[in-house]
Amino acid sequence: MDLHSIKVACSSCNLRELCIPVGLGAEELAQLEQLIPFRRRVRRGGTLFSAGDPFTSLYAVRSGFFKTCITTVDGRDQVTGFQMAGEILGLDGIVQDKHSCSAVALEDAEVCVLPFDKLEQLSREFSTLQHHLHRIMSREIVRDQGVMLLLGSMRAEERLAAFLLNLVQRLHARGFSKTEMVLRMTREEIGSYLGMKLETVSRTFSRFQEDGIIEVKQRYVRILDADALQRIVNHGDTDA
Amino acid sequence: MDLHSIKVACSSCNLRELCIPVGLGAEELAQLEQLIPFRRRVRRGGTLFSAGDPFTSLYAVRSGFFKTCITTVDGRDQVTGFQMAGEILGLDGIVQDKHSCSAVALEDAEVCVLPFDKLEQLSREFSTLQHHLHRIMSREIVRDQGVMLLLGSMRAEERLAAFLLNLVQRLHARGFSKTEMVLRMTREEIGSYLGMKLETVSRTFSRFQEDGIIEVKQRYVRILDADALQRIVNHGDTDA
DNA sequence: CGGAGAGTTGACTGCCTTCAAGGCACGTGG
DNA sequence: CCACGTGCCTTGAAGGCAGTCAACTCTCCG
Repeated sequence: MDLHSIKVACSSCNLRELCIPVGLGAEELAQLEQLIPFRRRVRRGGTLFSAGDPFTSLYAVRSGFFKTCITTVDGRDQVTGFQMAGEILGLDGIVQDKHSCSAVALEDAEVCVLPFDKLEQLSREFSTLQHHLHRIMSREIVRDQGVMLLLGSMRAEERLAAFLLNLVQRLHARGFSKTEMVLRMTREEIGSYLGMKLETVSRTFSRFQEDGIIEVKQRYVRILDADALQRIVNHGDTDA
Repeated sequence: MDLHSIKVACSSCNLRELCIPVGLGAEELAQLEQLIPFRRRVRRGGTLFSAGDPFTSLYAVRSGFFKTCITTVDGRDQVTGFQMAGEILGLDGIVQDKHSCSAVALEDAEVCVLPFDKLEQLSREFSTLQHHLHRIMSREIVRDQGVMLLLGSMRAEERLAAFLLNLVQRLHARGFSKTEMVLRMTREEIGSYLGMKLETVSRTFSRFQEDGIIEVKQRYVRILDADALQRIVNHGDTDA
């Protein structure tokens, strides 16, 4: 394991508006900083945790990019999400004291380790933190339900359009461009997340490009007509 | 609203092994009972809460059967889950202080109302309750990820087989038959949940019946060969 | 008895998958 | 510096699974 014993200062972290600290007071923040013993680096391709690993901590992504995926006994495999800076990993592990999915870094990454027992202890003292933790878990539930909607009732074009808009919006909230991005994941991983085959992902990218909605070159994507993408999501009305 | 002011005794509830009380001590249980002000009845077809309603409470199903569904602005609609006795509704509402989905009773139902602020307050006092609440939220996240796997990587037969096994297993845990059940939802609702059309649901039921795996008559379903169903889930190896 | 909602079944269409071949980008080593 | 290998991506052709449209049946209940 690749650990740092450097103490992390949430109060001076540039992610404090996106991460756990949102809305916490000064004293709570100070306490929160106490409980974070270290950061952990994960190299590209490395796993932060694997399905079955004992659950001890939540992880806040500080930098880098992750995917989470589940594998079934019969070899079925599915990406359940992509996580970027400020997002929380590991909530799946609480219920059974072991992780039910694996978290893999898609690029070199760094996470803050939040020992869960200490987080619970602290959230018994500070109701703001407690409520915040509950909100984070609830947000994950709502997010998952959105994915269920996407997988259950959208067609390929709609899924990919929704995916691109979601990704660029999250990147924008982190100070990146509203229209350009470099994808960290392969077509296959996108397909796994969206419930389609990599060829279909590729073809759909090409169709969007033909229609002048986006510009694609391998991992690079530029959104030329965000409204058109949004219209595609909103019931596949492809007319301009 | 159809309310009871009758106090509920968790300690004498026949669902205590399935519901919130699991694993709580006597004192915690006593406190928990204090916070439940009333039960609420919902008639078949009635809504416990609708998307957009202010969030105040979680609900523990005491009797009856619910579906939760989300509706998008463009009219897309999807069932995100079915809930039976002992299961918790409303976790989606925490993050935005309003519900993001609607809960509809599929048969006359009764729920215990758990005001969330009081639940948080109590869980600051009792770490067992606190951890239990976290487990319930984590369980929901893991459940949703299972549905994502189903929707993203299974074919129609596999989805329905997984659905039937899941349903009968949950009913069995509540003392019902391991092989027989009466569905509370329509083909359309099953289809919406499983990401398929009602005709496909119906056809798949018929095929299972032809294959001697189940017996179906409208809402009544009897599982004749649970192993065959399990094999279908495990990668569609339809051979016996 | 009649109407309405729910479910079944058939025929046809179409979207996505499958299978296959080829192209592009990048890193390594001669 | 360029050849070569590898992983990733693109594109084409053909086929299958589920969707669509439509007709009919069943069940329940007023």
